[in-house]
Amino acid sequence: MGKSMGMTENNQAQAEIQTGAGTEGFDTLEELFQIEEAARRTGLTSRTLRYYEERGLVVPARRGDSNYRLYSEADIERIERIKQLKDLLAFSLDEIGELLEVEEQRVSLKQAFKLETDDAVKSQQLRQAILLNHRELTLIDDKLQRLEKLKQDALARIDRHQHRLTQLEG
Amino acid sequence: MGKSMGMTENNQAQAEIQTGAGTEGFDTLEELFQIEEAARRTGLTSRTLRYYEERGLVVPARRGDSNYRLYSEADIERIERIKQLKDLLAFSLDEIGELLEVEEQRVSLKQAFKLETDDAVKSQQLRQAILLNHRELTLIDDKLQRLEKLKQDALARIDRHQHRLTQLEG
DNA sequence: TGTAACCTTGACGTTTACGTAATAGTTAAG
DNA sequence: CTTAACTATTACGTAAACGTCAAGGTTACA
Repeated sequence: MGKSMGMTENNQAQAEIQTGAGTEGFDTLEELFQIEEAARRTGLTSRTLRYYEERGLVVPARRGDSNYRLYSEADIERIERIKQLKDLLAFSLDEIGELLEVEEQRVSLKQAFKLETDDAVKSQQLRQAILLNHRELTLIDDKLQRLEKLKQDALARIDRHQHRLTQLEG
Repeated sequence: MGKSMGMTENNQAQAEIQTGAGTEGFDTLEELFQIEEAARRTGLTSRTLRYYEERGLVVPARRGDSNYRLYSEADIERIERIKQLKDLLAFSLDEIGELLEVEEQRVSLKQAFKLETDDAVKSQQLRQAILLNHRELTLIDDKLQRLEKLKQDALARIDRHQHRLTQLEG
């Protein structure tokens, strides 16, 4: 039946070696996944992934020689993030795009941070990153509070009924 | 300019007198609102309200002699509930319909409860109502927990940055 | 070498949740 | 009685978020 499962063949995966690798070894030789595999891992469909790319939400790390889309682990994580934000926060893809843009800024900030030597600049970058995170947090917190109120309402109703019940049964 | 504001004219509002009124007077002579007024009160559009009726989500209390839709306070509350569930929980109108159906059951249970004289039956009804509320609560709680996790993630990131910042600045 | 199972880019279809007329009846005010 | 401002139903339009072919290239395996 054609290609066997778990095959990560033509992914020679020589991701451009990042100048200045992390502490735990080289981050080269990253695993890459074709679209169906990426879809499987995220619980979405390939169509959806192509649509997200079309919308500019998730552009796969690179294309193979055959022009196949190749998604990195980071891409997968990003897709899962989109799912979360969509399911949990009732955001439109546009809104999610804005939020992810914020995260993207955070990531590039992180990169710039590594290369930066001037402590004053580094501090400023960190401050910026913290600001972005706070903005995200505010959005989440807002939803949380309103949800909490809904919960309290439901709890109150349960309490009232429970009370009547004990009155009835003694 | 035609009709002046605040007019609640042709609403003779003789709501079918409920056999067995509440404790604080007659609940007859309920206020009723035309569609634009209902829309204004809920922050939606008349089109949306008609659409909700079409979907079977909110059927106005009754129609006037002119066939105008007349919404009751209860209708307004229901509409606001729909808004909440839609905005906060990212539910589709279908899902909201199910949830509201649950609430409806609760309400009719409440009615039946008033008319019921057999204590055993009343107890059973209360138990049923509590069950319904719990089901609703579970849905909300589920969302809450996932949202909490999102929040913790954001908080963790902030902490990490904050830590680096203090390290840098001493 | 064939064929199954992937992948590509269109492109049209569909559902949801309304917006936006068009046409016509109703009501309050002057 | 006219007119302005509501209302009704019907119906076509739309943006978002995909589903679903169609026509063709690619890859792994027998």
